Amino acid sequence: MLLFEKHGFHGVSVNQIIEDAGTSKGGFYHHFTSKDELLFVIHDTFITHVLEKATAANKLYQSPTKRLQAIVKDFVSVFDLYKAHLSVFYQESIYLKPQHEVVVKEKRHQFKQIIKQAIRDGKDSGEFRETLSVDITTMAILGMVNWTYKWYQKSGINTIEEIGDMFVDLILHAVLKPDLSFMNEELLLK
Amino acid sequence: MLLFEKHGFHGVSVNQIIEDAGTSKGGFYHHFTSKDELLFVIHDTFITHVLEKATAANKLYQSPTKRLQAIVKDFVSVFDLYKAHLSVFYQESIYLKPQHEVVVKEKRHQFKQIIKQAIRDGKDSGEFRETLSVDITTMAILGMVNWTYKWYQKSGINTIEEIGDMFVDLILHAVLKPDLSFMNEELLLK
DNA sequence: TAGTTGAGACCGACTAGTTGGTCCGTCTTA
DNA sequence: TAAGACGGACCAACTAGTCGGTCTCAACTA
Repeated sequence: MLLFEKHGFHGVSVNQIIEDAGTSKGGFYHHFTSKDELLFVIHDTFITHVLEKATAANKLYQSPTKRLQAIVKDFVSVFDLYKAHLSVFYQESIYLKPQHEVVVKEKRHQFKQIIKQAIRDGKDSGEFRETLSVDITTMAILGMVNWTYKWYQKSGINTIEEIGDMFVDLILHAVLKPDLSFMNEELLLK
Repeated sequence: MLLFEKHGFHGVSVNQIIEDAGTSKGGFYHHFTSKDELLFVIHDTFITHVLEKATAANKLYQSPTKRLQAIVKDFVSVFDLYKAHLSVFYQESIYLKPQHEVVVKEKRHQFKQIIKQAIRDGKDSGEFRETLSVDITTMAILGMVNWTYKWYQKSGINTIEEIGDMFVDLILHAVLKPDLSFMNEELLLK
């Protein structure tokens, strides 16, 4: 699993996988029908977990601001648990077989929709600025958060919790109406 | 070149490359010592171009706000020209050979420093909020902008120019002191 | 001007090595 | 005792890379 993070899915052969896992060719192909299926399993366990978290956060809060904050913080928290899955998820998804791809794509789409809806609701309720494009803002937030997998290290200066708080601070400053930000002071930094 | 974007560097064999390029094995290996060198060339032409643009923008503007705006807009503009390079650059850099990796890493580092410096200067000059972490803010901006390669399509609703403007709008709202944003109205949306 | 030459551009059959995947046998456990 | 978990020798397919050869064309001669 750690091998994938370092060398990528294509950089690790099935022989290396079984050696690292202390099993055999037969054992591997007893559990997976192909290497591609392993790729899918990695994708699916990750996105399923993320989607569940986001759905829960989505139901818990009414306010779009708090919802957005909770979604981002929940998502960022998976970086500690699923570091290796993340690399695979973002780098190797082009190698998914079509039948697997549709499943992953659908769940990924749902996750995106949850964020989109939060932005849309925020605009409708008057909390967020009206000039925001729902689509671009969503992708900007996703990008900012997703990209973390490229540089985040558990042993780094900031904990993932701190990073999450700073992200929320940046995002809320970017989307909230300036004159309304005092209402959400507890979500902003300092 | 378009093949890489769709199938990834490992998903395209040398045979496919030469077929697509209308050349031969001999021809290919006359120009490149290995497939790895091609990978490096793609990386290098891209990052060199980006770095030059950023360095130019950096020198042109004194104000950190305008500098940041120019760097982001310049960077985003390469998405139209270097779409395929981008996918390779972000997805396949783990497969670079060590001697190539150091070269790319160094240039990438320089680019990051330029953004970092702009954030730092912005804080020092009092234009940007003091609670900002220079490192995290830099990575947040980079992430937001870099991620664009995953979803941007030339045929999409928004042009890359429009997307760049929205990014700048989001970023400036996120980093500028709220009471000072009226000074940069021409850089914000609407 | 016509002929010669030679260096670099390019070709493609070939190879050695590696890959994902198979298949039959054995071991474990209920 | 039998069904599923696992082992590992084996294989066909494909991979990046090689190498002796041909082609092209500019520079040089006579």
